[in-house]
Amino acid sequence: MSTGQGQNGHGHGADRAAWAAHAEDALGQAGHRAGGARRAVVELLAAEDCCLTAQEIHDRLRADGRRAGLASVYRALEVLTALRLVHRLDLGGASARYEAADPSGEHHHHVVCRECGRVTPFADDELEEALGAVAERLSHQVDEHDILLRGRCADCRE
Amino acid sequence: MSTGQGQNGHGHGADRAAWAAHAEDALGQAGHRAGGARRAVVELLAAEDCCLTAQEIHDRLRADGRRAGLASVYRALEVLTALRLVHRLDLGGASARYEAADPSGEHHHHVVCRECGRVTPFADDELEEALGAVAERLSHQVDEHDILLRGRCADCRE
DNA sequence: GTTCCTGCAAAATTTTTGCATCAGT
DNA sequence: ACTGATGCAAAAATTTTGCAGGAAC
Repeated sequence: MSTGQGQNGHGHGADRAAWAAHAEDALGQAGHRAGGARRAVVELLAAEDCCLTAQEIHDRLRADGRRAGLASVYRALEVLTALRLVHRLDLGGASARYEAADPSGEHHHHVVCRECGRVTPFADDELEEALGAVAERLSHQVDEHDILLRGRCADCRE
Repeated sequence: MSTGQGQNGHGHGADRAAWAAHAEDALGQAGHRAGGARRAVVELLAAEDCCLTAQEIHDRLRADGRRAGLASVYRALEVLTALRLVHRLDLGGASARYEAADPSGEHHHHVVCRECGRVTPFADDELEEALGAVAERLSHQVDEHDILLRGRCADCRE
């Protein structure tokens, strides 16, 4: 088959723990201090399979007992995104979504159900190849891409 | 070559005029009346090559002497998007962008310069093929897709 | 001890909605 | 005439910023 992750975007637990460590490390290298709110965001994103909104992150942290101000969540995401440790996506909803960005470059894309709004990750090597070829022929120095598919999911099609 | 539109997304003038007529028609069929603001939005989008924000549409209409309230622009875009006459995209900026959607399904995608923010359209048939293949193997009934590339444009790379 | 981080509240933006009025059919 | 479309202003929702206090180094 053509994908390294199958149809869902689950990373192995080990990868995610590694990502968290890598992120903490990169933050340190970039001259940032280790505060509680940012660490909480990193740990939450490490534990999460797919993208979350800032509000969702905030809510889950509260639910987990760690509380972090929503502004701090936004600030943490801003720094993490700038360092390319986190990927920010706009799936057309009201809020932006964020997910851990694997330093190896391995990544997935998303299908959004037009009816229920559910977001499902997928990966496909041939698609990546085609994207690479396109990037070649453009005059831009392309270093990132987002693919977003829309349609009705199996459940909503019944 | 692999694209029907080359590297830029210019439609021929005739296509665009046809789109405007088609849109007016579809609006009528959907039971909408022909008001001034909505017609102005349709005509502006028909004349435009690539995506615009609601605010940009509003500003250009003012500049052209046709004035339409910003709320009416949003409402027009909402209706047009629901009828699939206009495509709404989130390129990561603060505002959503809108562009005419060709009923033939012919469409283009976008590269955004990380530095200057300029949006450039492109099209690629092999990419479309790969996307079609992905859509096949997913359990979703995919009916739309957006591709967004990011990187530095030739000008910003100098 | 200095400087960054955090949280709260206020502000800035973008988009939506209420309502009175105008225009299209 | 009836009903949808429009414009303005107000509201809602999301994200950013100012500032005082606390934490990290």
